[in-house]
Amino acid sequence: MGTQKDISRKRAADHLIAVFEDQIRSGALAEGDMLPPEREIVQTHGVSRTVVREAVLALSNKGLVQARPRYRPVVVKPGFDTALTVVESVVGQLLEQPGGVRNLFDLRIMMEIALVREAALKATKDDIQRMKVALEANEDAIENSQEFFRTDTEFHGVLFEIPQNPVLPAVHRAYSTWLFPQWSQMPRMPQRNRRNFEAHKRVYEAILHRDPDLAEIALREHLAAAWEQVSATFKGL
Amino acid sequence: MGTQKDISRKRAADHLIAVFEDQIRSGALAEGDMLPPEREIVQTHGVSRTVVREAVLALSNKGLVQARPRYRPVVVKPGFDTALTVVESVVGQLLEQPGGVRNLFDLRIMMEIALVREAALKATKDDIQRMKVALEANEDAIENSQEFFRTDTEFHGVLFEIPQNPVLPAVHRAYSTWLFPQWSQMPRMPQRNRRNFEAHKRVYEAILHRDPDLAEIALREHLAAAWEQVSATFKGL
DNA sequence: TGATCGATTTTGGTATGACAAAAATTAGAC
DNA sequence: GTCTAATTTTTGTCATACCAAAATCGATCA
Repeated sequence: MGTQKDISRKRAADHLIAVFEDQIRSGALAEGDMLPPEREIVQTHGVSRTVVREAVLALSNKGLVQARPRYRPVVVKPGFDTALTVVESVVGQLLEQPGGVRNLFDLRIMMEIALVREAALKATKDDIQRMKVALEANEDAIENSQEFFRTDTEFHGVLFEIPQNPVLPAVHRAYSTWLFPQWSQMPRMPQRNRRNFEAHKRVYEAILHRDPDLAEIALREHLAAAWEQVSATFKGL
Repeated sequence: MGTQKDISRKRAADHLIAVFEDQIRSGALAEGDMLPPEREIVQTHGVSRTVVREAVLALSNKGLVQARPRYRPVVVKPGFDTALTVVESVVGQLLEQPGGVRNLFDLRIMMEIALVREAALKATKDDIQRMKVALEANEDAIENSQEFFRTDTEFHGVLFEIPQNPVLPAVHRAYSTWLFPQWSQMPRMPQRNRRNFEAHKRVYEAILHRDPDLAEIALREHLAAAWEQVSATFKGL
């Protein structure tokens, strides 16, 4: 756990990192501002350019600044999205090891069940309207697998927006990004699309009837079938 | 140097990072192995030490190697825990902005509700036994607030272990770490401990009776009360 | 023989200077 | 005022050097 009790006498870059983190946190460096040029930081903080570059790189890797190759680093206010993009490489490794996809998919099932239950209890008229729109778009795209995939993702995305918690849409975007390679390579026949659409419709109607248990059952069946489709395409996940 | 290294217009360090990522993924660099000395990497890859250090630092920030200040970087097999520790700094910022704690706490409520429902449906005898043990330890610690906090966390931790998904315990550990500052600063009176223990007991018994709805209600009340305790201590979260 | 302690070598952390290439800025032409 | 070319900044990279801490080795001693 705690590997950082040693703050004072260690790396100089860590101090610089802390300084910039504070400046960002306090707003001295606002979102969109550019970091000072490296040589200026060298002057103002009395360290070498090596240290400055290490600090800036670390900030970049932490997602606190956005540093395109030849450009000045720009301060970004960390949102829940950045938190999830930072772990991208690690997740990539996890997905490639046996059971990795399954574990993340199971977690998604669990979360989404919670979401539909909550939706069945607390969805507003506006929420239901948004679901309806997404559902109709999904139906219209049954013949176009590419478009169906998009509207499918969007329909599920509405569920993540209902609790009004900004973490959830970020989680959904992260999931969509991470699992996209698996899904996009799957063959998508119209009849399969139709089955998925019907499942979406059942979930929607269960929410409409304010029946959490039914919504859970419908979603569980839907995602179980979806998993079948995935694992039938990719053996040995 | 004649080896055709596709001179990317990008940064040279990125190439090195990719090389090491591949070596870790393929197992050429196994868990626990140390990276070669920087000067050796300079020789074998024909780049400057600056680039090597940048690459190693990036790998460290990604959580693929563990680099203590003066020691050789050690390869670590990325687990779900590392994925969550990587985002530590970002989460720290998020927790300090208004509503940040509330958003994460709400998410925790949602997840844990899903967990107790699932536990009520599918907990094994062994799971229930582990809950019982944790619960008894919790009861024994009512007079000792420090110990009560530990056993409290542990009881909830059991819930995260029941679905047998390695992501969940990692999530729980991350939550415990992130929210620890808030909780540890709270005054913890024995009577309050007792109330929390009683809540734990109700959750346990609902699971014992295989009643997901009751378990949900019990947990919801428990966490709502817990939030009251937190927000009463810290205004304006 | 084996363990302990000290000297030597290795290695990471930092500083400095230099240079090419790309970006940012300015000057100039229209 | 706008577009373009020349100039200046700035980043990316390299090379070298030095210090301090860690790792290694070796001699001493029980």
